Amino acid sequence: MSSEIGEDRGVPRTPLDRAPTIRDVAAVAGVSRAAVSKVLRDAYGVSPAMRTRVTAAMAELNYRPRVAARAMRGRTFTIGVELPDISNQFFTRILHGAIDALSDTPYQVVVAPAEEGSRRGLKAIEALVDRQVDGVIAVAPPIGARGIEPIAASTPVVMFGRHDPAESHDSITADDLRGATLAIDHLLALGHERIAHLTLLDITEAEESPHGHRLRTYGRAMRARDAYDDALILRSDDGQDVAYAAVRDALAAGLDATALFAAHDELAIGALRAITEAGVSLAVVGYDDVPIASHPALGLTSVHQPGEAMGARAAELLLERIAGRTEARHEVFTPELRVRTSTFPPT
Amino acid sequence: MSSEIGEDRGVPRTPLDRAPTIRDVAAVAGVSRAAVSKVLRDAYGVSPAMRTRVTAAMAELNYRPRVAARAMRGRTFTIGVELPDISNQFFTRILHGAIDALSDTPYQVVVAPAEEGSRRGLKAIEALVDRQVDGVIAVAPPIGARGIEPIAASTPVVMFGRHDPAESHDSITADDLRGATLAIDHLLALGHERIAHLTLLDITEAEESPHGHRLRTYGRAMRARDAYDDALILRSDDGQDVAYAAVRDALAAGLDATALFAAHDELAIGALRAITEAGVSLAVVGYDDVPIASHPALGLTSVHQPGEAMGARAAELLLERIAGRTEARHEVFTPELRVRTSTFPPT
DNA sequence: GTGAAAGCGCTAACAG
DNA sequence: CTGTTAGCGCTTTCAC
Repeated sequence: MSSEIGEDRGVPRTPLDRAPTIRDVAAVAGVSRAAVSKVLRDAYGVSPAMRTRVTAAMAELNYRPRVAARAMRGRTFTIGVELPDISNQFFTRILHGAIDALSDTPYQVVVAPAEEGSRRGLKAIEALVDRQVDGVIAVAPPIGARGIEPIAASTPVVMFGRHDPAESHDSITADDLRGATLAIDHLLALGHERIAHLTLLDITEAEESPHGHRLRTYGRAMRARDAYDDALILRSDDGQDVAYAAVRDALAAGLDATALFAAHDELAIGALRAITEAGVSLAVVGYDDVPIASHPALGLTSVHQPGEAMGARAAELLLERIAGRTEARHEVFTPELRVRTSTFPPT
Repeated sequence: MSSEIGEDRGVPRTPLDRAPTIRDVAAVAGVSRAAVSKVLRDAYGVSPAMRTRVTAAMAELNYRPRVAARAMRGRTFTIGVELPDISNQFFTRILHGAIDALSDTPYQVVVAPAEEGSRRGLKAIEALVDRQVDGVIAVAPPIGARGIEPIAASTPVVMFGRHDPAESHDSITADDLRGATLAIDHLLALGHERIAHLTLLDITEAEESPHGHRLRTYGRAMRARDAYDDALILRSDDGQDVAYAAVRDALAAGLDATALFAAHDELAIGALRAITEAGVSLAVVGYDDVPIASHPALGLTSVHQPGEAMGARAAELLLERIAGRTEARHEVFTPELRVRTSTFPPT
């Protein structure tokens, strides 16, 4: 194989017409490919002098290692984050937390947005794994701990939000039973008796997901007061616009409630739109405390979750796993009620 | 090299302890590796019978091609999207458009969030290129057409939002001069004379960026009326919270204006927070028309940009480039004013 | 310390 | 139509 590199080791003859490889760097620096690889990986056995020459050669050629080639043998230095809904500001907070935690490491974060459909998120997670990410942060995919097992067997995974017990992977959750209790108790304390709940489609009380726990808490609280009524449970897909439509229709159908506990803030904000338009009085409490919730124009009471801290911790757990830890860790954060009343005072 | 595959071609002896490769599929199906590769790539020269057997073998083994290995020779079937601010709902609209446009193709979208710093976005774009994405959608990175050139030379790039003339890559923009004119004329028509402008740090009128064009339009309009005043130009970093702080401080310092043209809706919403808190009367117009802008609680007048359509078109242009097109294309979309007045009527 | 060489899983050119 | 084979750029023994 002939090389474009000049015979005089240490000096390239012509500028390369292709991306430089480790071989070109080696030629320019006048060392072996293995030596370059060692400098690249900060491996044992490189003299300071060699390191300097190699580094200079890399800079001169503007060399960048090809991740695909590294992936064939080792790491990709990539952490994949699967997000169920990038429009939801709570999820972007998690992402920011993870990015911050990884900013001083060689790891790069890439995001795979979940597709629509029942096994939502699975395709995105698989796409990440196919691309050989070194670790995955999976944010509350409907496939639970069981569904992630085959993947976690070969790639470190941190499950975000799912409460399923898990052996194969770590998890980060906030206490959703507690958070939902805070929300409902707040409404009860204000004197509301008929409280509706707006949750997602297909959520069941049995489910070990954030929304499953919130719905279960709601169900228990209502039954405990003999106030449970199927008609008070509203459902919509994710997204402000569909939540709006669901509540608008419920209102038009004569929803008999004085308060609404929305399973997350996007739903709550959509609900507020319908409520404002209909001109009815319905106290709303949301969940997540997204940034806009505290805006004076909305004044949405919400259950705060420390998204950034949770995302950062997820990243840390992943790094530990990549470094070799094998026992599963499960960390639980504590939600807090943030009471606001400016625009839509709960009665 | 000994194989875990049984001697009887067509039947695997033991379950594999590693991820199956094309070789395992070939063994199970009783064909050559090349044949499997052909089925995989939908290449010419496969009999239906063979295709069936190979497909069955893939399903049986739960085979998934390794993208890194494919990347060494061909494509990764990955489109990388660099986003300057994932919390900004306008950017997520672009992303959704691109995802929709690619949903019926074998391409997977991954997002690289831009980091902080002056050459914001460059690192994310480079990370994408290092990972061998087949194409990049770069959303308004501060490095302009010039800065992206070395990258576009080897990877198809669609620049989003930048108005720089470009040979090396395609671009998608909306007419920001027109959009800004719509916003300012609206305010002028309402009788406002002292109009402030809230833009980002470091933006100049000369810049061929969305915010450069908006600032330039503002400057021209004000100068044309002899109403230009440096003190009316407010600046903040991206983000509702910092925009809030900037406007709060300006108000405290006695900002002498009756209206504010914010360079994008996130800034506008942050500004509204400060304005509401301060209890002053300041008409606000935003830009982008993010979903929350039309919420009755906000009623923010804004300049609409068709984000989904623009994102979808960006993806299409990229596919064309990947398919071989070489001439650069530049498409310009038209913004529209959306007037709203519910909560913060512009006087 | 350094260098030679094998091989990761796939594609594509080529020979049967 | 099917099979053989040569790499892609990198990491990682294993000699020197």
